[in-house]
Amino acid sequence: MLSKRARYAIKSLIYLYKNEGSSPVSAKSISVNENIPFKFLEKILRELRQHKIIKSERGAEGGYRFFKSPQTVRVVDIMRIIDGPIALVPCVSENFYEKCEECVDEEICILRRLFSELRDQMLPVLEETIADLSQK
Amino acid sequence: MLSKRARYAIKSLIYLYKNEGSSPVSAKSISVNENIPFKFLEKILRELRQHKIIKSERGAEGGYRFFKSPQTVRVVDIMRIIDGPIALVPCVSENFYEKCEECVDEEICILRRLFSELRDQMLPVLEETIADLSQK
DNA sequence: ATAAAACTCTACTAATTTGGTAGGAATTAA
DNA sequence: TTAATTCCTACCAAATTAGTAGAGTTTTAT
Repeated sequence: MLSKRARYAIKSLIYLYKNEGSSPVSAKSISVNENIPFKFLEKILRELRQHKIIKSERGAEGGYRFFKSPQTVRVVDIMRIIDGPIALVPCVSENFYEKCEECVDEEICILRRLFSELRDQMLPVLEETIADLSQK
Repeated sequence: MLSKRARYAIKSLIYLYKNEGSSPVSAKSISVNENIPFKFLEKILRELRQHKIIKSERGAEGGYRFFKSPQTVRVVDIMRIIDGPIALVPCVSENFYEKCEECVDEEICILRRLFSELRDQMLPVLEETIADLSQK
């Protein structure tokens, strides 16, 4: 399952996409309209900012905007930032690879083929961008 | 990510498939050969037995056998038993459906389409059986 | 009979992750 | 200067995960 943090992050970005205009979008308005606990949201937005997905403007009338274009930010990017690997076993993860500790022989580990096939099926779906997602 | 319990469960079943013969396979031998903590494994095997995936024979020379044929036990079945839903959001789960609490309007929840598409891509891969998986 | 090898069951525990909350400092527009 | 806003650190509670402990039950071989 996705964590709530990841769900909140994706929803926030969709909201941002739909509401970004001449002025940036405040955390408060995201919180209220998307029903996300304010303080929790702040932390999520910070993480997205630190990963250069969004940028912030401080002070009154401040808020958030996209840093990268929403046409290039993919759902998979957000999931990796917030929840970590997409793959279900670490030894087939592209971005978070780790040897499976208890695997006797990784070369012939029988789970690798299945779960790398699974990852290959998942990725294209998750490569949808925030912009595309918001419009459908 | 898969939980260790689920990884252990799948590996145990593959081991069982490869070693089941005239005599059943003991938890001890699975534990030693697959490098799984013995007492932890016992609990996992119990769950698989309670869900009629395997059956047990008690006493000396006892152990485990398949209850259902390994040609019919799918990876997805084990994952659901041990880890729960396959879908990444509860509102698109077939077997563990739940309304997403914070969703303002489920009908138009923008995440549903994406994650139900994802689930549809994942399922066929995970429908591979223990028998098939063991042979490739 | 009895000892050994196995499964069965309940209960507990430790570590990690998740989902937050609290409070204040810094910044900016009006 | 004040109100609105982000920024940052620290903390906390609940849930989940990954085990461990130990006593009990069943069966086989001797």
